[in-house]
Amino acid sequence: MHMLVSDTSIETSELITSIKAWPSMNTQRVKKIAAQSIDGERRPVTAHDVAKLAGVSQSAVSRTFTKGASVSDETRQKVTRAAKELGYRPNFLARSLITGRSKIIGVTIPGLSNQFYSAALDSLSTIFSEAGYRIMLFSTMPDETSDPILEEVLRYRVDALVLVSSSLSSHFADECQQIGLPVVLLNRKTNSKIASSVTGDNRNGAKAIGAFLVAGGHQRLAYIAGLESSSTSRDREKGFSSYLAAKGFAAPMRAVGNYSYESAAAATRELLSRKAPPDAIFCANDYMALAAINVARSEFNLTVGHNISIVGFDDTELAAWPTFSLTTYSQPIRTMVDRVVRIVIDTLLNKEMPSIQEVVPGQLVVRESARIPAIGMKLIDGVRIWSSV
Amino acid sequence: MHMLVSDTSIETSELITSIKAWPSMNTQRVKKIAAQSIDGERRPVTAHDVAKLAGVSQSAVSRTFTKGASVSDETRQKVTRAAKELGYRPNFLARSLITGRSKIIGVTIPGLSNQFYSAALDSLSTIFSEAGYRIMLFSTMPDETSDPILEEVLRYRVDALVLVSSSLSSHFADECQQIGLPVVLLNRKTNSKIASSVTGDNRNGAKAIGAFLVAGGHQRLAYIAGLESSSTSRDREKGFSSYLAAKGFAAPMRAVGNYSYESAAAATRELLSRKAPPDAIFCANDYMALAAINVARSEFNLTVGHNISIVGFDDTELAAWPTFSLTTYSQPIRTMVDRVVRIVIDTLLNKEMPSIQEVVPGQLVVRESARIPAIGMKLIDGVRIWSSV
DNA sequence: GTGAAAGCGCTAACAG
DNA sequence: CTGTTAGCGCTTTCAC
Repeated sequence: MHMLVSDTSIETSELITSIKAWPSMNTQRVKKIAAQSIDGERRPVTAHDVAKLAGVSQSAVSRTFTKGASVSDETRQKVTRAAKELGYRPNFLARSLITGRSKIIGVTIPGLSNQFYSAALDSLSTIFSEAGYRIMLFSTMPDETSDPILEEVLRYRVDALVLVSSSLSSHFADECQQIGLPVVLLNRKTNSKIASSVTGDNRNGAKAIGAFLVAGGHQRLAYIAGLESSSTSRDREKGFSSYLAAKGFAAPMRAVGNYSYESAAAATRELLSRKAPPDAIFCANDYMALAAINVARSEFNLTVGHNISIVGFDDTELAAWPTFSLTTYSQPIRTMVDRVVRIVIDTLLNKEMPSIQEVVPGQLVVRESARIPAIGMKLIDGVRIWSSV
Repeated sequence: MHMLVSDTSIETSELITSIKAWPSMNTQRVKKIAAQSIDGERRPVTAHDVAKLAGVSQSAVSRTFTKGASVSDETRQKVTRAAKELGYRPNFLARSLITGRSKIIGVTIPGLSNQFYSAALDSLSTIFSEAGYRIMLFSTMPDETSDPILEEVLRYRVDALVLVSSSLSSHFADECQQIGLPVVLLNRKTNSKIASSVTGDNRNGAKAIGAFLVAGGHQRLAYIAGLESSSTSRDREKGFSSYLAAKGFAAPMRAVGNYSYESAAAATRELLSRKAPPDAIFCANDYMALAAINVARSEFNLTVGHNISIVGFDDTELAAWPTFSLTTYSQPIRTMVDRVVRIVIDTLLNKEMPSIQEVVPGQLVVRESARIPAIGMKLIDGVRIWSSV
């Protein structure tokens, strides 16, 4: 199909000549390269091509692009020049085949509507990128075993797996351990001793919120839970309820918001329609708290912070918007992601590292969505914080 | 370093025996496999291993995992069984080395704070995933030539590049064309004939907003621009201004919000502080419109929709929240992403396809953040739409 | 410091 | 349909 024509361009004939002069070059390859110039079917430029142009061995080219390899300045010069001229880019996929490291991190996230997730992804991308890793994104369904997706991830030979707000089946955990793949959960815990995890301080945060609401004189407390299957929501509920119990309060009312806007809105509706509605609602995360605020205002004509107190968890960007001014316990996402990256890299360097469960403390950021107690307020770095005592 | 010891486990000895029986197996490999069982340094299982266990050739294994290859049911059975037993997963990276297709799509996004971006990414991930592609994420700085990042992307041999809300340097466009890499811009246009693009209907949307505000009886109009360098913001401004000019209105006031929250808030502040402040502000996107609403309410005590009209562009999830109830021209992100994916796949199948610039129409979704004209309202599928006769 | 050669795990002709 | 063979583009001993 491909034919060598006589009136090829100058560059082409030069190429062919130089190739013919190359002893180890087989005819098949020559044809290919000739064909390239004829029908425009461009073959990506390889280290071989660069080597040829630079008049060095292919390994010299490789060394030039491999940090920590020893090449003379002269060779490096020649190679670099040739590479630029040809527009050469090392093929990372080929590299990873031999090094056994893809420099790719698999990240799963259950959608991005919740700002906490998008902020997490943003940080993950940025910080991993600084460390020389790229992120391959996998969307999952919330509250669903993502094993089939994870199965996919592994085929790409990711160097590590970061699961944001989703749990790890024990089956899959074993699988990962077997192949020596580091797994880190972000914003969710695991009882498997295989994966590491980084979470906010769910127990103490929820406890602080309980104390804050009690100190504010609230009488009828409620909790809007996230996904029942989520360790995060359970921990927050536990922290909240156990504090209340310890202080002699009745168990809080309860509704389930599943971490979704609609579901949380419905939960709020239900709570506020009761004969004795709550005077304070603690939502398992900011996203649901914002839904609650929307519903309380638009459907129940309540003035949030006066007739009703609403508190969230996360301190996402939206919480600080004046329109919401949400009081919430913060999860310092940037710090948390820093920890995740650190754990991943450490594990990659030292395979024998035990898994660790890290808890990153936050603070109760006070704004105006909930009545403010008379005492306990502090101003730290310009943000209003509350703490008991 | 590795030594063959005599008391290896049963599995190990069996393995070694079977390997020795394998003629083309070199001793190096035998040592490696033996070593694996000794020091626990697990070598990922390969098609070779599966072939051995199944008693077939390695290509038979490959074929069973390559769709469209012909394998007898019997062979497939044997292979599948062996693969499962060993926990075999084909190495996509190795595959792409030979097929020349990585099944990876590079996606760049300028941060995820703006919900439009996160929604776009979400859709991209979902829809590409359904088509068998994975997304590699690259965060970029807004309004910055992302060439260095793109340089990185190419090293991973992505099959295509999707740039969300960022422009393509002509230098890089050439580069991409040379290597035959499809590039699609989402939410931004390009004058280069190399890349394709999918955008909302910026001109007509902005025009409709102009008409809507005029019909609502507004007198002093203002525009808050996005990044000056963005085609999107320029097109919207042009549509807006030219409509006003055609109707004999003065040119709208103008401030720059750079698509960022803080910057848009500052722009709003500036506009509303003027001696003759605007009675209607059209913001180049929803994110800035929300900033404007926050500022108008909290700092100027205005009742949005009464004292002041604020209109956005995108119709993101937040726009529909009762607290904002933002009137905005919609960009059907799902449809837009569908188009992007379609273009990418078509181009991948047919390299000679010309680049195309697609415009996806939206509609003016009317809520309560702007005064509503006496005529022109329609109810379509439960949403309130406005259009000039 | 440098080139030759082996091979990472896989697919794709090619004979049978 | 099946096994054999030849690489995909790269890194890494190993001699020199």
